[in-house]
Amino acid sequence: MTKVDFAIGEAARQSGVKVPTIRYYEQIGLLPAASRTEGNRRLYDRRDLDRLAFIRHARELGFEVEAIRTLLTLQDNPDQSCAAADAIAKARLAEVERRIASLNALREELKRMVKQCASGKIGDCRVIETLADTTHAHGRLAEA
Amino acid sequence: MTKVDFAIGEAARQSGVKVPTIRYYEQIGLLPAASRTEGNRRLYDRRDLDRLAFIRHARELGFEVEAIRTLLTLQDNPDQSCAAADAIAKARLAEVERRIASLNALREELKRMVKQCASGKIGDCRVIETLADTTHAHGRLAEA
DNA sequence: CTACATCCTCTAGCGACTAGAGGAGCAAGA
DNA sequence: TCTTGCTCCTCTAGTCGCTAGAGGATGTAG
Repeated sequence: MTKVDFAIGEAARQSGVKVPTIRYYEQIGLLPAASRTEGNRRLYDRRDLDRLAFIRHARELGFEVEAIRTLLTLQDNPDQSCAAADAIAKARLAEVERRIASLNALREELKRMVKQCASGKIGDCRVIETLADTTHAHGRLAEA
Repeated sequence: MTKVDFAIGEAARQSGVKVPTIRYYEQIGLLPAASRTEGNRRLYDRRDLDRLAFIRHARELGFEVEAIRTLLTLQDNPDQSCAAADAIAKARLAEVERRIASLNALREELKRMVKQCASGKIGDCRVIETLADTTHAHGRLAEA
């Protein structure tokens, strides 16, 4: 086996994860501590790149770091049941669907606001009026 | 005019904004510094409650604090054009629509993952495999 | 007078990074 | 060999919008 190693910058380029983020992942134990050169620079091999790609993809799908930590542990133990992985993915799916529903409601209200704005004076502005409208139930805050 | 004042706890109950959050809003200048009793307790009147409700509603719609600061300034100057308010609302709408599109894509991928999972061993798990799949372009990370 | 609720200020923590300071290592050209 | 300029190192602090907790003052009901 030819052991091919990369510097952190090259690993970042290949994986699409930024250099400081890679160091951060090492710090929080998502990535094993990289081996080092004599000059104290981190070295990465293909397995590390695979792991980074895994993490990046999972982050893109919105999995939290703790969920990814579990998924990585599962990946490292291929003989276990994948029920746990399935549960994590299902929970994430449910979360995404809740977010979509919530954002669709926001979208409708924003559309109404914007549509009714006559772009005149603030005093008559529907955007401001809608926000000032106190006839709203106390709901939960929408993230992002 | 009977000037009716509330303690912070009552203001929180009426506005649906938590006590520490009200203090936080004062600290960052979103709310004017409340008047105080002799015993140094904050006092709120109806105008403050209106302002709090405005902020809460705007936060529910996902406006950032800086945007709300601008919207509040606009509200305080009813003679200005509401073009700025309109622009802020439109930007937020566009953002929400981008998020929805992005979440819909995530939803599809998660659904595929979950559907293909045979709930057997990790070694054959589609969830893990999908995440490990390196044939992905480098896209942007999805928040939340 | 004694509980107890509510209030005060201040500091630190959350998640997942990101930015910047201040310095060391390293490869290539003059 | 020297120097330029890039990459790398560690460490600390900042981002956003709160939230939690410590430690103490004030207010109110029985």
